[in-house]
Amino acid sequence: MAQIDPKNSTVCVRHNEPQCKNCSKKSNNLFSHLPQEALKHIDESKITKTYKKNETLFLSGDHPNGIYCVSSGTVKLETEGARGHGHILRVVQGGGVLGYRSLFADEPYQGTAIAMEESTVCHIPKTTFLSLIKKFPELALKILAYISKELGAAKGRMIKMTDQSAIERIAESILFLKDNFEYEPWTRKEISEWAGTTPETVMRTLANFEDQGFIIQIGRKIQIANRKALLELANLEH
Amino acid sequence: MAQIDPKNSTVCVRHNEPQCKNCSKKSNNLFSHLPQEALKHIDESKITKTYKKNETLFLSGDHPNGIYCVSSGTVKLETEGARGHGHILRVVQGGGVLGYRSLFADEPYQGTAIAMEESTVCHIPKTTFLSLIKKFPELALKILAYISKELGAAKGRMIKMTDQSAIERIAESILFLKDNFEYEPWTRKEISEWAGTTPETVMRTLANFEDQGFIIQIGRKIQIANRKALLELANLEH
DNA sequence: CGTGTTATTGAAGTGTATCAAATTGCGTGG
DNA sequence: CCACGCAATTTGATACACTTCAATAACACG
Repeated sequence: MAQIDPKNSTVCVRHNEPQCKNCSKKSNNLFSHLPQEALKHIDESKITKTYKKNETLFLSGDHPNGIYCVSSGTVKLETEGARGHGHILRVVQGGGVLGYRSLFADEPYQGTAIAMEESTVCHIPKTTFLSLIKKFPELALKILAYISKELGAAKGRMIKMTDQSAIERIAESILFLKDNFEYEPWTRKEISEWAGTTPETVMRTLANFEDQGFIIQIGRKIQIANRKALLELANLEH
Repeated sequence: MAQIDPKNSTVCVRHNEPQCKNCSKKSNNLFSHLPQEALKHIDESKITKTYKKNETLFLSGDHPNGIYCVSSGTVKLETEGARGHGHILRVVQGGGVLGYRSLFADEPYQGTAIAMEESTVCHIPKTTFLSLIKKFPELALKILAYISKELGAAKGRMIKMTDQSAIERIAESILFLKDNFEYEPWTRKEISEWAGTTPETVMRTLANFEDQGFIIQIGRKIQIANRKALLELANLEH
């Protein structure tokens, strides 16, 4: 049953492809309250692919024709600012969705989606997704809640980008990234792209944190040693 | 017929209060494709108030129990960063809605809504609004499009806050504010709160723009004299 | 095993915030 | 309608946090 398309560098659907009912059990999944028949409907129309590390799901500027649902692995959504600085907008793991904002806004993708590790991702066609929303108003409300929370977070981040110092943003970033993606080996560059600063500043700040006993660096790994101090820094402090 | 409630500094409902069918004709209004009966349903359950200049509709931290729809006037949504710096998150005029994000996310308001001039605003109860969404899936999709565009704009602004210089953000800000709210007498402070900088930097930058012939300042008013130059600055430039 | 990316350290420059003080202008109340 | 008071504007001086550029070292990946 497994088909390999040599022109496309992705591994195609296998006979044991992920089923929506499994993803729907994951916490905070959009589809968790849909009836079985609806999940089966998605199963039938979706396309599942496994992406290798650093492979892209879609590019900034592409036009959406469906949404992506991450079954396993980790996918980051990143974009490039005017001066060539990268920015990580979101990081999505199992059960999370991707690409819905552009779909609803009817705009091209704002960022490029890249698998940070081998990841299996389902693509649900636009027509299937929209008809589900029309059929199940609770789904619409759930998506609205999902997007609304993300909008709140985006506005909060925006304010922090101007109000907080680089040190504060870095403190908050390593806490956030460690808390939500514990086993992800974040590079200094990626931390800077999340915190909105440069790798050099991250470097020096981390060294500074280590001197103060806030963290322990083992090679490239970071261990939180004094969460309270970092939290204080992140929330405010001179 | 006009009633004044001395305890509440707002002018209360008049017999000629605004009707939804009028607002629905305004461009980009959320309710523009709803049937007449639905609009009448909103008319019956909404509460209309006229706010004086600088009066607040709701405070940051308040809990939403409906959405606000601006009938006339201008309302700004602002918030205060950790270090006391104000930020203007949105500006809403006739036909626009306010407070829906917090409602859907089930979170307290993220900002304080303030009338920038005498403004008439309708408040639609949560129950009415949610039942409408469940009844009219197209409304849900329209709101999704609305929020999605706002989310895109918020992310874009976030990136610009870190990537662009203060000069570039100010150039972009005065273009945006002039284009969208031509007759609003923006103060230097408000411009700084939109651009994410300080009033002093706005001052000096505007003086600089005037020296270069990009704008003309007449008292506190700003006239765009060289749109192209400002656009170039805003989009990129060293 | 090589090659390109990431990490690391150093030095230098500067864009902006910050603080202070004077002036103007607007809104409010008398 | 005028006068008052407070907020916004304006200008100057200062400081420093951060970016930028550069060059080497260490690592990861094919």
